[in-house]
Amino acid sequence: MSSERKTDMDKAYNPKKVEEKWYANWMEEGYYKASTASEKTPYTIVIPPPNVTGSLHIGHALDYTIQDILIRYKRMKGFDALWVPGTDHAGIATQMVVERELEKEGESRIEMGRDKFLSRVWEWKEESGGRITTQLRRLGAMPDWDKERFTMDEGLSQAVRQVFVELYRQKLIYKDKRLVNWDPKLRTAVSDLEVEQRDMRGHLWHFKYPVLGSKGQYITVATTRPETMLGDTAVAVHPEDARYKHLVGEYAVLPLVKREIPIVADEYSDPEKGSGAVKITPAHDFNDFEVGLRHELPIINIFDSTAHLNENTPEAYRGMERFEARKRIIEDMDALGLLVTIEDTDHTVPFGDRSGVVIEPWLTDQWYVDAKKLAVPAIEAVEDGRIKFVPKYWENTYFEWLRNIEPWCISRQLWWGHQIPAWYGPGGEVFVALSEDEALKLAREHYGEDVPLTQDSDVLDTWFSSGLWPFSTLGWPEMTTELKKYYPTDVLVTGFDIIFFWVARMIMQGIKFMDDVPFKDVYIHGLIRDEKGQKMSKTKGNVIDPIDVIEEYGADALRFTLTAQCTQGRDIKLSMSVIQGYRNFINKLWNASRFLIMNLEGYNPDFTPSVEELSTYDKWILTELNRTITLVEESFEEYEFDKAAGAIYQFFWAEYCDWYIEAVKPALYGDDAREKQKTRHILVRVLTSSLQLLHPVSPFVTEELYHKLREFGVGLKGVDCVTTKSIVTSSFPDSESVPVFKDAHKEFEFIKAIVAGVRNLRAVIGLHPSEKVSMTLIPESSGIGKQIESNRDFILHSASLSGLELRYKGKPEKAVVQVIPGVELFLPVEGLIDVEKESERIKKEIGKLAKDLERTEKKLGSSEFLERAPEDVVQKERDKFDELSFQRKKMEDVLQKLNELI
RNA sequence: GGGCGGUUAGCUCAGCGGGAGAGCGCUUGCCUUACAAGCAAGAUGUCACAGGUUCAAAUCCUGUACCGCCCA
Repeated sequence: MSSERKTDMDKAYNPKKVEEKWYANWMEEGYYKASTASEKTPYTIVIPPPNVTGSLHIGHALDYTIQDILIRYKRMKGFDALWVPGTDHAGIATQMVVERELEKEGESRIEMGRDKFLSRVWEWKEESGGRITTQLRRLGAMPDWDKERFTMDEGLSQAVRQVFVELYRQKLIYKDKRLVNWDPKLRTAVSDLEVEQRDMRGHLWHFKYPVLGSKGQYITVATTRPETMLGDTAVAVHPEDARYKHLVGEYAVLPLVKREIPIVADEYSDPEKGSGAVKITPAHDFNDFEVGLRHELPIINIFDSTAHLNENTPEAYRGMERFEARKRIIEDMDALGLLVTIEDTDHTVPFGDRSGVVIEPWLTDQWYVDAKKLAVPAIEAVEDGRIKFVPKYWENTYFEWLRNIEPWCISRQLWWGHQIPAWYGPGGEVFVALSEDEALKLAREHYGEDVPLTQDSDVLDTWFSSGLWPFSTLGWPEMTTELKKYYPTDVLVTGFDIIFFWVARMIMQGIKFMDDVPFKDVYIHGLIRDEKGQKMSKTKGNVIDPIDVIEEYGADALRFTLTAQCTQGRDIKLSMSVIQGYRNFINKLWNASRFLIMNLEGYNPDFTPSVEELSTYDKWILTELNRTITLVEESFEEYEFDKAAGAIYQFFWAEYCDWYIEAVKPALYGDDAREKQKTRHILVRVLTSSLQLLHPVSPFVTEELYHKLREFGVGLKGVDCVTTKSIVTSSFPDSESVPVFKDAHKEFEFIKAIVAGVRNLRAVIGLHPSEKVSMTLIPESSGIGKQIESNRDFILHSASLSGLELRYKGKPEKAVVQVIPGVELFLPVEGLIDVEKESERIKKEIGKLAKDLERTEKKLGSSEFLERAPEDVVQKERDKFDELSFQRKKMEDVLQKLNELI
């Protein structure tokens, strides 16, 4: 039986063997569930819904790991922890994916028609849309799968319609004809946020436009977009510009088109730039549009929806693509002698972030949200602290954007999405309603008879629906028990890149429709970059695929790495070697547990040692555990994930493994049964607490190890104080229940220093690790001697000594010496000492001591320091002085002795 | 142009008023029966620069340089 158990554990941790098993078990047991029936305090997170077309990338892995940590931690702390999962329908992206599929089959969306196309998209969604949520399981993320939502669910669609109608009735949504960012590849409007401004090297073409009725007189304009001249309806000059003053009010004749266009004075024109005169194309430039409005200029659209020149341009150019047209126009202007010069220039060019093509400002009818009005309470919520950003400085970004917010264009010329609940009657009369029936009713009232209606063919921006996510997922517009219990949610965890897109909009909509903020904290984490600090991208080939990492190192190692690297306000530079390092930590955990299990035969779970039985190092490790629990807890609460991971790592490896387990080995191998029992108790207690501390970060290995321990009767209590079957439902370690022993802690730190000192001396003389020698120690006082005496066995074992002599007088000859505060260590040397080498080493140590001592002396010599510095600081400095002086004096004695030998 | 962040060991980063730290890497020695994915010992820094505040500055303030991001 016992040999079976021992061989049960592999020499190295193998994540593949356990991850799938435990995830399935958790699902079966339903640990992921939150419940409105629970009396526990709710703790809620809604997932930032990933794109339904997406697959898990490393950024998701970070985002979801953090949320999973918080949820698992809070569950262990006794909260009714709810994490709502789901995906969004990603209008453009999804439509593109399906259209590409159709293309391969030689079909097209247009030929299929809307209904057929949409059922095809749904088909695709059912088949392939679940990929990312499957991958989430691989990561160990455990949201409440029973509550999974999709932005196109019936319920969420109802929420979208409700919000649209409500905002429309309050005149916060309206239809308007304005210039929009038009994507000529996707043939839809996109919002400002979906446009990427890229700095480009380009040209300024200087064109001469003849002035009407003045032979040979020209006005020169400069432009970066020559093709738009076909839509020019004015030339603008600065009102103060002396060069052009006389031309204001005159007309220019637009070359190639022969249109007569006015020369107007407008401050928009910058006399310093180009020629000082600008061509005005109100239909294809946002600034020109404004100028056009001021001067009541005609707006001539020259592009069709694919940015080819339309019927409003001279026949020679019609049907041309915009960049081809640019070339032709430059040639033609040159041929006419109207091209003055070409200047190099830096400018920014708008690109569609999805299509990658140049965005065309285009005049269309679109639906807008009056974001300015909704922004006001959203700004207040952060100003007055109802919502807190972590790190705080992101609030500036949030304020900056909301205070300068533009109307939000929400209509998209797509088929996949929430079709706008607006119907048009004869004469274009619009009826906005929750359903077609309702719209028909409104129409009947308006017309006095039944009329046929046509629904607006556009759909809403995907962010419009994800803006409702924190309450639509909980059942709104129904006032469900979920909604009542879990709204507002506790924290939103996301990257800074969607503060505008999403965070701000959720806050606006949440306050508007729930009359309360959607979440209390917004935790913004950094971006994951490659090891050189570059953004990961497929084209660069520097992508780290989390699934690959999980395959190779396990989900726990990946999660621990992301957690340990997750410092506030900084991007994460990730490399495989770092992941490997943390994989080693997981393995260390495995092996320490393996060691324990190998020595657990006969463990009595009901045994509890008395305080009197505890050794110095028992007390020391408990004290450290207490400190670590507090630190981990505080770190999780403050979203300082790197600190939590670091505290666990340090405690487990450098304290529990390196010192405590080593200290305890003689007892385990000895034959004092009660001593063994006591040791096993502390070993188990500290190990299980460590597993629990780590569980939110690395759920699989900790669960696996807990179950291994359970075979020996080890049991953890749940929040209900009943022994749990799973670490998932165990109660997070409570620092209050772990005693602190200050004196014992200090004592053991001193003993550790002795051991380190001895090991150092062994290395100095190149003693083989297996070679045991006897040593002499000279303590400063008998009190210190007593401390050493009571830890004799530990020192002998840890420093591989065969004997330990304590002396108060007379120093051994022929020995190498080390001085630590309170004690001198003498390691005898067989044969001759290399005097020169040894005195070099001593001199170096004295040098270090002298440097520290000098600084301390200087401080203590300053009356200002003594007067103004707090008492404890002064005292600390005095203690330091004594300590350093002692060490230096002893080392100097040693040096003098050495010199006498020469 | 406006705003934000960064600059600490070879690399990645903690520390943010009182003795310069960790992980990885490096050097040396060890297959010591939990772990070589390990153990032990070690080396390594004008804390970007210049001023200032303070008894005391990597840490606070001001400015400069460089890197990165966001907005226009």
